[in-house]
Amino acid sequence: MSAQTRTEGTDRRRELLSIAAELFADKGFKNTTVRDIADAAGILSGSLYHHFDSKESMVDEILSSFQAELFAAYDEVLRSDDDARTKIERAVRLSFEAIDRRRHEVAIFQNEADFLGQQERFAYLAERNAESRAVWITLLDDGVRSGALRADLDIELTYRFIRDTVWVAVRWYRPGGKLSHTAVADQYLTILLDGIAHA
Amino acid sequence: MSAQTRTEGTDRRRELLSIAAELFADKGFKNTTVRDIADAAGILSGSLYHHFDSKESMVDEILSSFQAELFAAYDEVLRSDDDARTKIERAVRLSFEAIDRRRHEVAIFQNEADFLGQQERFAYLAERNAESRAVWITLLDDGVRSGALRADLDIELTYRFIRDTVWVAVRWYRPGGKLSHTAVADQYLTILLDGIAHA
DNA sequence: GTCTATAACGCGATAGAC
DNA sequence: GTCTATCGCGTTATAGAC
Repeated sequence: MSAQTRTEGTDRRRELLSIAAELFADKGFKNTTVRDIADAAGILSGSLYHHFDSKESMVDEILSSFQAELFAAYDEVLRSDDDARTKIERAVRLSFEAIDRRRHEVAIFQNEADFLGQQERFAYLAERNAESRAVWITLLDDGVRSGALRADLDIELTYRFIRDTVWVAVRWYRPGGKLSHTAVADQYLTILLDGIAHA
Repeated sequence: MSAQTRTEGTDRRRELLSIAAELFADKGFKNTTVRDIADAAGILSGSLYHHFDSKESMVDEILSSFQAELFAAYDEVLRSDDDARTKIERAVRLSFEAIDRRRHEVAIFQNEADFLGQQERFAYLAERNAESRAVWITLLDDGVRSGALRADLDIELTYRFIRDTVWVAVRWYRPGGKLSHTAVADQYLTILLDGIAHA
């Protein structure tokens, strides 16, 4: 019975975090009140503090667990023995998959990371950012060296282009809509790799 | 003297709006207090209300004047008799020029339009958005019809790709940095038109 | 685990003196 | 055009009953 209680407590926690994540993503962190979260959960604001220290610790838990998951996926691509172009394709697809499956978390990270990152508590956001940049620069360098990518690319600018392009899609992509995340990834990779001009 | 007073009043207004715009862009509208703005201007918060009705009317004035300027530029491109590809290139360059010259305004629009647009007062933001989409869809349709662009493009998705790609650069572009806005536009157009893959 | 009640504080905005 | 002083409200968070 104590095991069940522990499990239900964890489930409730996750449920509350999921509700909070949706609100943070839609209205912004600062713009979402603890009363908003409590209302959406069908409880009163004071009751939230039985589960969490503060509103800040809620967004902290949301972001850090998402980041851990995302970077495990990056690591798997990096460690694989695919060729350079395939790795790039996989890394792009991985992003759209994250947008599909964790869109609230992606949106919160996109919208709030810069501001939250100024606080010491959220310093890991900037660290993960640097880590992600390192992954992409490696992939792009390998791509140019192997001849898969054009030699005249500005690698830093190309990295920013890809990073911005894939993640900003979280603003309009909706799971269950007309386009699957794999279809969007296909189109984006086509444009990214071969351009929109007539060959 | 009354003319000079009027002019100075206008200048002071513009100066205060410029200070507010920087703060809104950096910290977000909701996250910026009237005391922040007053502090940065070297006055007390109450004094701001001699110039403006409310914090909301400040961001309103910032966004509406920027939008008017931007869409005048779009109109000029549309009305020109350049060919389809040139018009697309000009529209892209125009965006990077706006990021260079009005980055705070662009950032505020990117970050806050969705949220502010829900209020009736800011309904024009959604209207301008629809207008901008119409411009781009026209340009892309013309591009495909004239053979300048690939025929297999998903026009709607391509529009979103371009829109997101050009505007999101406001997150990292800094005027006076290593890259001029024209150099960034050159690189982005190269990738957009011809892709990153080795030909 | 949730509710009642409230403390402590920061916020946008106002009124009137200078 | 700015300052002093303050109001009224919404917000995060706490303490203790149930």
